[in-house]
Amino acid sequence: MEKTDKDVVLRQFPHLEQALLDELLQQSNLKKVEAGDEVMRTGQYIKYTILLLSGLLKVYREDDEGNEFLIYYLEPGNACAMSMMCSARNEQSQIKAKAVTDAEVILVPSHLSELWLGKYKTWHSFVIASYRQRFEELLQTLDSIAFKALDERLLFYLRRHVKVSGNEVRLSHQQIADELNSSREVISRLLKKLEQTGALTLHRNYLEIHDLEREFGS
Amino acid sequence: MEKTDKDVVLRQFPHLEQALLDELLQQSNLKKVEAGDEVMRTGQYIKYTILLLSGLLKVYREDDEGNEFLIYYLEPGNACAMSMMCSARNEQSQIKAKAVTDAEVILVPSHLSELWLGKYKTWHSFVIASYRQRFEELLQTLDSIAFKALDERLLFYLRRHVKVSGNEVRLSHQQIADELNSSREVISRLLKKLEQTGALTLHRNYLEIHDLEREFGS
DNA sequence: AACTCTTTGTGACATCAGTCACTGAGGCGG
DNA sequence: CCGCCTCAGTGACTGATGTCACAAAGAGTT
Repeated sequence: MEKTDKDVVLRQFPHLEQALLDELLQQSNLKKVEAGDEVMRTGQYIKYTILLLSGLLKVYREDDEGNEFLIYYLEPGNACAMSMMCSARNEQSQIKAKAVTDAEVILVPSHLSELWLGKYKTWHSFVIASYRQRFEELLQTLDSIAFKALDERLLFYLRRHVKVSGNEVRLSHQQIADELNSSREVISRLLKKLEQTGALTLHRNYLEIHDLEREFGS
Repeated sequence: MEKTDKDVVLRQFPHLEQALLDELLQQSNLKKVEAGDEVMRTGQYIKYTILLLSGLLKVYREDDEGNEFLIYYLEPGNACAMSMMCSARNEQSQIKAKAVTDAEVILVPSHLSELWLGKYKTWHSFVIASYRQRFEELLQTLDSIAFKALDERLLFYLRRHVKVSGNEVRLSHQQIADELNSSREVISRLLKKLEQTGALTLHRNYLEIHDLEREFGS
């Protein structure tokens, strides 16, 4: 890696100890990906742990028929817990990660990641913390699917999207439908309802979010 | 703990190093619970990591209205990943664990569990492995809810149940419905359909499973 | 302007799942 | 045997969601 990248790494992962950062900089690959690129594909063998330096990634689950839905977002400073787990077991990825914006990732070869668990206390804490955080998000996602009707799931989805990318939601209805594993028409209707309550304004190719926190009565 | 318990512990957790087992035996509580007891309640503050010595536990997610559904089973030798995570952050439990059969658990106080992560390599590996395993099961559960209709979810549920407790599924339709967050009538109808295909036989208060692996065409 | 592509809106309809109301079957205690 | 309880079966209905068909609107291209 080059010198300028070094600063970026240091800024995003301040909790990692110096010796580890040095090794990270020497032994790992920095990779730039463009918006829309797939960082990880379903069925691929994962040989790296993925650390996100900049940009935004979406992590999906995908089934046999190509249906998908969003599990969570990864922001800079996050590690992809799934890649850690798959790479550790040398297993096929059961998920898919896609760059929402242009992004930079660090690919840490699995054997190093495993080695570091014993070698660097801060790495090991980081891995545990990542697992915990992702576990919780996964549980929340599970909740929303298991207990909530589609209208609430849509709210949950939009809130999460707003949290990572602001009040302009630059998605078509079709994209939203895909990520909720629903259909466009249904999403269109629900969005229209939300517009009527004043929660957002519909535009072509994007939504303008005003307020998603209110309770939207029947 | 007493001497006889010691053997049980050693047998269930052969991967843990001796020094750790010694400390485990000295500092932790062995607790016996009866079938039906709640080992962990939603909203409770978790101060222990739970290790299962014998018996079978069910781990549920529960929402505000008391709806619940099954996330996974814990078998002897397993740790409850949720309890690890909650106790680590001193957070309220977002889940519920119930004993299916009489069971014995070891309660490891959180501060010890955290301490051991640094102190014992085998503990730390064990914790990581537990997270990974649970993560995968959680993903499978998520899949079944997100992509599958109720009939397939029922199959998924029954298969899992058979795996941990054999071909006699001693559950009422109501109980199954609860764990799938559905309703009794619907489950009854689906079970009847499965009976007609020869997959199982219905009895009062239990099901006799013959073969759940076939594809059951429309 | 005419064309074309994508996105969004909308009504009609089908299906799955949940709910309600009721029946009947099995088991248990008096 | 009778009453009572839980569990299971069933038909009718409802509502949410998905599907189909088609219309309309926006935006870029020629």
